[in-house]
Amino acid sequence: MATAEHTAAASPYLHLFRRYLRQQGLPVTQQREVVADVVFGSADHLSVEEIEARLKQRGERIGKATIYRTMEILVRSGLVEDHDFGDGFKRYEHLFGQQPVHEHLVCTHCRKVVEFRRREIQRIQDEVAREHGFIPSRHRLEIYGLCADCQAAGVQLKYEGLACPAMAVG
Amino acid sequence: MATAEHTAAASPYLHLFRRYLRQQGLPVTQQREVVADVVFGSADHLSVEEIEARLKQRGERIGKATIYRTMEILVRSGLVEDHDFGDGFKRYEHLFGQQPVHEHLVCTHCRKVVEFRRREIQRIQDEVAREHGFIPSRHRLEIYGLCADCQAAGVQLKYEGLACPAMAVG
DNA sequence: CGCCTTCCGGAGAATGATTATCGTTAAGGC
DNA sequence: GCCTTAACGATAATCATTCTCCGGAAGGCG
Repeated sequence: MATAEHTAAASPYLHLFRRYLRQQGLPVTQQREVVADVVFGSADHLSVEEIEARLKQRGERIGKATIYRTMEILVRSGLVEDHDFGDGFKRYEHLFGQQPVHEHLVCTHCRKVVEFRRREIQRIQDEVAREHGFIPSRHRLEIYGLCADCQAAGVQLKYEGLACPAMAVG
Repeated sequence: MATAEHTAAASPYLHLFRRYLRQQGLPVTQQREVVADVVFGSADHLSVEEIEARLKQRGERIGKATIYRTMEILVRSGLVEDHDFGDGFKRYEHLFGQQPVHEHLVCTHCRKVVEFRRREIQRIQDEVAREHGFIPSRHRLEIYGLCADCQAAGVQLKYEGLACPAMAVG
């Protein structure tokens, strides 16, 4: 049952990656295709660790270094975006199937990530950049909080800082 | 000549940190005070490396581990915020002297950081969180681009990705 | 068809930021 | 001042990520 699943599961977007590789004069190798296919085939925000695990599930044994190298190319191609949600490692997501520009809502307890879109953010990016003489290239908005599931499970947000430090100094 | 310089440079906000330490039952040590004073005394977004360098300039020789431990406490206290602007390490800034809530504009070339405030961001945070059933705690908005100085210096933003990957898939 | 050059892939070492360990030493309460 | 406790500092450990090096596949060419 596990004959050549990586071809069976081929994402319809794989050809974009192949095009990019050729365009850049880079070899289209099997490893690069499989790694890209795993990323394209998931709606999650995957860590390298998780990508490696999914590759193993498919019976593919690809070195971590190759995964990192491929992710670098994927990000450069614009097909994939990397994120640091404060976990101590990066997460990757492809940019198909949802709004090309979107922001993230991260649960501070279970680390779940929800995407959302606010068109005004793009406008704010451009306005702020212009006001400061910057040429904007991209932005990153993350909202952290406690998700509904964690609330239902009784998790409490605890604030152990000063009551209102900013206020204290006028 | 280097008798007690750390007291000479004492920031007017240091007492807030002392208050926090006492409130938490943590000892108010000389090292913690000096580290906090360095951070409170700078308007920059300092890395641990830079904090260490400034301590050395003052003639203070404090171990990196202690700096990390103190930064952790400072962040927990709410007096300091940490950031990851994609440099591969964290940067810290105190929350005095400017808007308590503010966002960052980062130059992708020279890594300069400019702060700005948009009151609507706070509103968006609360609205989005409510829509998704989250209890919001904080957010993080970073806009990346090329600053005016780098533009004047002739630096070009180069995009080496696909022309419009998102468009290519509808 | 074999040779040569190039560069990928894989394994493991190296790096760099951050965190843990452990003996020594300073804080804070009495 | 004494005592308990926990911080400090140096160093080792950790963890994600990058580099190194070598065998090997891909493509050009006589």
